[in-house]
Amino acid sequence: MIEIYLLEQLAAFARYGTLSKAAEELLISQPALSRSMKKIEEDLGVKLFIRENKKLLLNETGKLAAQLAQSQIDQNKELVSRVIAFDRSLHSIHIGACAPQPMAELMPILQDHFGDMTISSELVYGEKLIKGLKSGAYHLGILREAIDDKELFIQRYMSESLFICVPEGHRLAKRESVKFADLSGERFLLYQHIGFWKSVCEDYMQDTTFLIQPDRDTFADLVANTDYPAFASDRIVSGDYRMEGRVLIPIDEEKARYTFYIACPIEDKRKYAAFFNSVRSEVIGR
Amino acid sequence: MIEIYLLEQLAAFARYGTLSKAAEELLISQPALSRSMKKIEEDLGVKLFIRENKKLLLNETGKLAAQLAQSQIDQNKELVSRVIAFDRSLHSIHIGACAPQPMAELMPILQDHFGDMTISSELVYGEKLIKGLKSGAYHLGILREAIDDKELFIQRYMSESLFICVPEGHRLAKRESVKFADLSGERFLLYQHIGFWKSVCEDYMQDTTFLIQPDRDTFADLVANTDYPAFASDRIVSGDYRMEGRVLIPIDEEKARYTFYIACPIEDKRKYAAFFNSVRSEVIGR
DNA sequence: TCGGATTACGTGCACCGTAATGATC
DNA sequence: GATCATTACGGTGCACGTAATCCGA
Repeated sequence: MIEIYLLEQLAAFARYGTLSKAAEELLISQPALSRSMKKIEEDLGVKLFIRENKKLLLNETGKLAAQLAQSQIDQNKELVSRVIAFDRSLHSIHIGACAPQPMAELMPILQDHFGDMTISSELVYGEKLIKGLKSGAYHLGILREAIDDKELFIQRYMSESLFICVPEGHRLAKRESVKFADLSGERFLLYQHIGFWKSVCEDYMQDTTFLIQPDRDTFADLVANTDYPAFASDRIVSGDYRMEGRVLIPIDEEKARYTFYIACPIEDKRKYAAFFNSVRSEVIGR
Repeated sequence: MIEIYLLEQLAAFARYGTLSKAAEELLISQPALSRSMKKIEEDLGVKLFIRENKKLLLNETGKLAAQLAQSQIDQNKELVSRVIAFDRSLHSIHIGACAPQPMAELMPILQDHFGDMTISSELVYGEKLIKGLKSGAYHLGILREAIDDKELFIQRYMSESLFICVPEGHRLAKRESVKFADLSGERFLLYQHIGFWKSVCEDYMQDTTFLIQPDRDTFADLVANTDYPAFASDRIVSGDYRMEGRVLIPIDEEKARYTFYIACPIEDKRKYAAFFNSVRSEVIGR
């Protein structure tokens, strides 16, 4: 058995060609490296170098050894990263959410239940979310429909309705409610990371132009300082949300209101039972 | 990077289940192993064990780590053996010979030329020998025919003729020479390791029974102490070979005389040039 | 009381760095 | 003189063993 540090030194010598250069890269002294190379030969019981004219060169066996050493080093590094990744996976919950708002509201409950774990989320919807839940890519999911699937446990969570948010002087500002068709020809500010709502916009408001903003701050700035209309939701409005100089108008469309469901692989149902119960009571309690 | 000795200790603990047992197997003390396990956790920055009731158990991450450790150990061992095997291959000449006698006579010349190398030989003939020469399985070959092959360099070497060796009282003892047919019905002692000669016996003396001897000493003993006929060759007879109470009679058949050739892959021709020249002059010199 | 894990403590060796030497360009 | 490998020598960190302690069956 040859220790890794020796293999690393051999591989470094093979890469850099001279002891001096390799020693410098390895942050050890030249004599130390010289001795290590002797030790490897000793340990293997095989000549690895051609020593001539005070030059040190790898012979054919040495080249093979250096190559195998490098692959051993790579595998050692992979061992470390795999173990760490596995450990992390045991201490994290990754959630696939179809929209940001229900995810944001779930966060405090998750932290209550899994305070010692890392909670991360990803905006994803449709088939990719379902597959990810089944494959384990997501531990939990926030769906926008109660699909019937034997592999998944699903529970009703909350609803969200879409509003428009227009300046007081806007042509629609006095309306009680609007339809998608009313927005034709308008130019709407749209924050990019809104999950499936983006597809709703694209599918049902094809005659509306969207000014897509990838940056959250820029988006907020534009809403505050321009007259472009934008969207909002009842989950934000219902709080103490207020916006100077703008009015909120509900969208009267079936596709502007969604009920969300939380889901997990059926085999994890027990593991998350307490959490699911908390969600039920908290949401009912509103 | 985790040193191999730590991985080995982890794998041993995983195998034996307790520190005490594993330490005993590893020939180190229990406290040393205890510390090493702590160090691995420290180095990886990850919990690998469940410590409860003074028992030490691997957790899921630990089981993964131990498994990966074992595979790393296996690969380290393979590295060592591959390097050693490669080195040996550089310092050895392996010869595929179709018969033992020409091989034996080649040995002194080989040792003259390649004194620092390990010379080994294997009895093999026909297609397997040709393929082995081309694939590098044999560095040199002793063939019984001068095949025409662009990949091989071939040079005439020596000839050998088959004799029978019968007791003075044998029915054939007074003959000048014999034919294969004369041996019909006889029971011949036959040493097993005679290369292609075995196939000659089987192909051209189908009515002769062969008492095949896998052991050299037993064979010699039987020749010396029984009246069974056996074979001999002019290469042995020509020396000061004598056998009490037996006579040697040449076999007058085309298939009882072969000319041997030595061969190597064409790309090695230069490497063995001096040796090939020695063979030519020595054999001519006889 | 025994078997097994951990803690405490002292030790030796293996690896290291500095310095000097040898050797080639 | 510059560069590079090796040898010599002295230091030190680290993994080890012994001994003691703790804990549960």
